[in-house]
Amino acid sequence: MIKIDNIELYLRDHGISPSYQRKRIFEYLYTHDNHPTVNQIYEHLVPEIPTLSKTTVYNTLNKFVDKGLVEIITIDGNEIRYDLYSQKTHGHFKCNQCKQVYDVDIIDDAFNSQALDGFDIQNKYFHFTGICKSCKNK
Amino acid sequence: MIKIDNIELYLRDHGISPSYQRKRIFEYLYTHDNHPTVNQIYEHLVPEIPTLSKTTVYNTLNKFVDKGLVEIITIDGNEIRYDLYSQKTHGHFKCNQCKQVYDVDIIDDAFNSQALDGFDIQNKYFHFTGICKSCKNK
DNA sequence: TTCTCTGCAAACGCTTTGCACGGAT
DNA sequence: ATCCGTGCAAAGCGTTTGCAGAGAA
Repeated sequence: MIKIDNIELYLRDHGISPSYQRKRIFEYLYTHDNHPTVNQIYEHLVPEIPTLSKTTVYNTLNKFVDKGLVEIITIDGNEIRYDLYSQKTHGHFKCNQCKQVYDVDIIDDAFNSQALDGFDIQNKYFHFTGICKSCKNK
Repeated sequence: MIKIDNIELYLRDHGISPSYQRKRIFEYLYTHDNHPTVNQIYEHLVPEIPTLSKTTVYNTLNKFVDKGLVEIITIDGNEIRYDLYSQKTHGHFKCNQCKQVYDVDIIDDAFNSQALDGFDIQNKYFHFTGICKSCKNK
């Protein structure tokens, strides 16, 4: 997990001019680890930024992805979620009950499958579904 | 990889009445290991079944998924692909160049991450992207 | 001024739904 | 006669595009 002191500077350093909307959207991603959908971000911010449009959320997230700040996660089909980019290989667990998405540490070495000899691997995605600890204990 | 002698019987055994379209769609999945999209199946079959509609391809695949014969793969967002259900844990590699999807053997044990202690895992998905061996050697 | 960002409205593409016809039982 | 599968047409939904106005540089 990256630590960022100043979002404005951080965006600027990555070639993104830090408009109010962009800062707030980035801040949302930085302060939540829920791997949100566009809609979740939009619904969270609209009460405070009534003029916000989903177009802006889409535009902003696409820009973040372009600049490598954010990556797209697709666990189920159809549902696109966003996550701050992390150097560290990790996976995601989605609870079928509460729908929440958790980060999962992955021991990267475990995956040098001989089946992939000769392939250039650029990205690895590990997704799990099931019932999370807190739903199970209810 | 399952071996099926008689598709008609196989479908019937799984509670699916074996119409001509359903047999042909299943046959496509069985004889190709390309993890096709709806469109790929449709385009392949339309020349031989000119009256075929995409609705039927969708309906049929959804039925196959319901009955557990087929599973959905989503590597990239937006793009839904279909794969014959296999008991064996495996992953998928998608080549960013030729767009083909390959099966990857996975050593299942390697993934009992302690980070998932207390979680009930129902499904595991392993996805890789990059450049495949044959594109690399061109 | 010029360039960029926002956000409305419309377009787009994939998937699902409604429905009527035809075939199977 | 009833039930089920097909496939056209339309609806639905998430995402992208076109564009004009506002704001920043």
